[in-house]
Amino acid sequence: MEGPSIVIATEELKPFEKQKILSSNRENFIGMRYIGSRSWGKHLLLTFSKINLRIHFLMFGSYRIDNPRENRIPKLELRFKQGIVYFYSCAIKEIPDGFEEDYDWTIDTMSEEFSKPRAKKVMLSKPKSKVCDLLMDQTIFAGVGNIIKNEVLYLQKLHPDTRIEILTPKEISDLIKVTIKYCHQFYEWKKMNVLKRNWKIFRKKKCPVCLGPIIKRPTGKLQRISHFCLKCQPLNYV
DNA sequence: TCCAATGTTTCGCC
DNA sequence: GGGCGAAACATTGG
Repeated sequence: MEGPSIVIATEELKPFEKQKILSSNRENFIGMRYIGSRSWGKHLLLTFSKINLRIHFLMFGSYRIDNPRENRIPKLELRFKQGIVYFYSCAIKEIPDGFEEDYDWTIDTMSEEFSKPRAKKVMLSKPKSKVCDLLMDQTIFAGVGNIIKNEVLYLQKLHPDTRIEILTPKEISDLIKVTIKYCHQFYEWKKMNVLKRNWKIFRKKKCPVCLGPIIKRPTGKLQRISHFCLKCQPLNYV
């Protein structure tokens, strides 16, 4: 689950704010109140009256409200007066009061505080790194996942293996700008249930522009799968 | 039916 | 101590 989806989760949990937990599969939550949530990158940060949680959905995690998954045991289940929230296959960690101070909000791609100059500075300090790795770097672009990476590189006509050192400062600024814009676009599309139909390259077979084949292979240090069109995203150097 | 994959952390080795 | 790769974890849509 990528950053924009976590923002949507915080919104879907809004109706339960200030509500008391009537029952839970975790005894200690019973009787507590859910205070609210916020997101940082791919972290869903939940505040309760006596505890704070960080939920990370990793690759397979999900949450449901009111309609549980069949034959699945939730990692956490919270029943309120007007609904039940279920969290599946996620990493749940308790975090201390005042955790907000531990998070750098200028790194969170969905935050208004995101600092493009900071991202640029960090990228320029890693000239040998490849764009595919830096876009996925959660200490630069918290919340960007593999879908956003692929779509942004396609929009910018950048080959995933492009090294930072061959980009002009303007190209780096544009890459950052488009990444942040796409994160918000992803959020809008997901809310409207039209996200998948708007993918241009991710899990596609043909390039929507030149109709050429889309290459699908692991790239960079991270070796995460990249989808790209060699004709539209050429690698212009060795 | 099989298997890659919207991801991160930890561990051991050099 | 840093960097790296492997492994662990865990699920399901295509």
